Amino acid sequence: MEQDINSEKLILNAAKEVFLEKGFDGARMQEIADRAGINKALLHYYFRSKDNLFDAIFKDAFEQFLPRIAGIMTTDKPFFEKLEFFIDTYLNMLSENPHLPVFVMHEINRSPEVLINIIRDSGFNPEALRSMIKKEVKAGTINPVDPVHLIVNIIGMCLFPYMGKPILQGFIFKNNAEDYQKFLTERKKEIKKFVINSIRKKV
Amino acid sequence: MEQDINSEKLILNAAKEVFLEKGFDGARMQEIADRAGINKALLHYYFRSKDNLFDAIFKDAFEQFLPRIAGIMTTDKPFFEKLEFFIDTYLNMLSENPHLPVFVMHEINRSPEVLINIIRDSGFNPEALRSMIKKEVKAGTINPVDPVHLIVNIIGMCLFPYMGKPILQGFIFKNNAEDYQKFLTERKKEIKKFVINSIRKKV
DNA sequence: AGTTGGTTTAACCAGTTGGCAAAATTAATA
DNA sequence: TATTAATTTTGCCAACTGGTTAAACCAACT
Repeated sequence: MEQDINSEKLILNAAKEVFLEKGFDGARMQEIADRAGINKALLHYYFRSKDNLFDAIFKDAFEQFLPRIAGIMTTDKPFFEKLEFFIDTYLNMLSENPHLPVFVMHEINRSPEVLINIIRDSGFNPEALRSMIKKEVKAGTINPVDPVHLIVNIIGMCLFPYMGKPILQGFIFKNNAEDYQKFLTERKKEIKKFVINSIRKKV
Repeated sequence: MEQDINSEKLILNAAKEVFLEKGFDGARMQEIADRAGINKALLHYYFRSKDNLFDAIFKDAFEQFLPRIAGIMTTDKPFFEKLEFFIDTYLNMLSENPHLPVFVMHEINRSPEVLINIIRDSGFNPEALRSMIKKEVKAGTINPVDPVHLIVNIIGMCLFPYMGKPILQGFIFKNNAEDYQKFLTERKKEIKKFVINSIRKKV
């Protein structure tokens, strides 16, 4: 069986839930303890302070937030396949963690210096993406574009549907949750179509 | 002269600053009072509670956050001009209120029901945008696109550069504030180019 | 059974924070 | 000037919250 659930993991799971929902300032140690089904003092036994616990969650969340590009870059698949894989992967991650973007950006905004230090060595290398796109421009696969702008365009189009869920669902879809969900599933092909239409070189 | 600064306005200005920076949970009534240069009790004299004060700020912020489309729609300018004007206007607003998007989305996320009620009648009509885009598709000006996806694409590309400032400045631009600023100014033409490239009908 | 070490809990504390009541000050009106 | 009303401040409090301490519990080993 070994259903010997370990307390540290219980705490981390509950803490991630609460912090992502409420943010650091809105989160309560008591609520984290309750959701983990343990005593509040145990939080301080495993993690010394609220800040410590938060840092663990934030570091983890931020690494999840950064696009995982290493795996895609190394393959020798054609560029547009890489692009589609990138969009698929990122949207899947967001579907599983819809609160992630707002959480990361709100917290990093609250105290940039401190949090930037926590994530300094997150092993994200934008230079690789940059040079890949430049190569494709040179090869004539795609129109000349600034790589950074292209990346920001794509990320922006992926993030907003999730970050703006209450706004979109409430204003555009008249509180119809199904319509919103359908919209999310359409997103994959829509973003791909939109991007490829924009950058693919016409003959 | 009439520099008879009225206290209510002083409070509202300070409150907007603090709430946008720290969010509801992170904001302190004392700090708002300090920034307004008045006594804390005066906050409760003009606005009964922290919630009341926040609601006033949030309602205002949300209306600012929604794209102002009424003025654009009524003109008889060609579609692409309207589009460019829309992007210019929205990016200008964001330059003046860079904290707005994260603030609105974090707070609306914290308690959707309550805040949705506050902004119920904000006079934003997505249907007008929708039908305008449909008309252009029918007229053959642009490729067939789902209007909602197009709008979400554009808004997403506008928002992310501002919401992700610390991330972009820290990771992409190696903490070079000038490079980030230059990037922001480039955004206008880059978004326009990207969108128009994607949807303009080729002959 | 007794001992030892790690784990969990109950009880409590000190600092903070939103909010209030009453006094004090200023402005307006008679 | 006297009086009334509006605005501002001082001083305070009750509730909440992160954190601590000491006791209780529990498994493993002797």
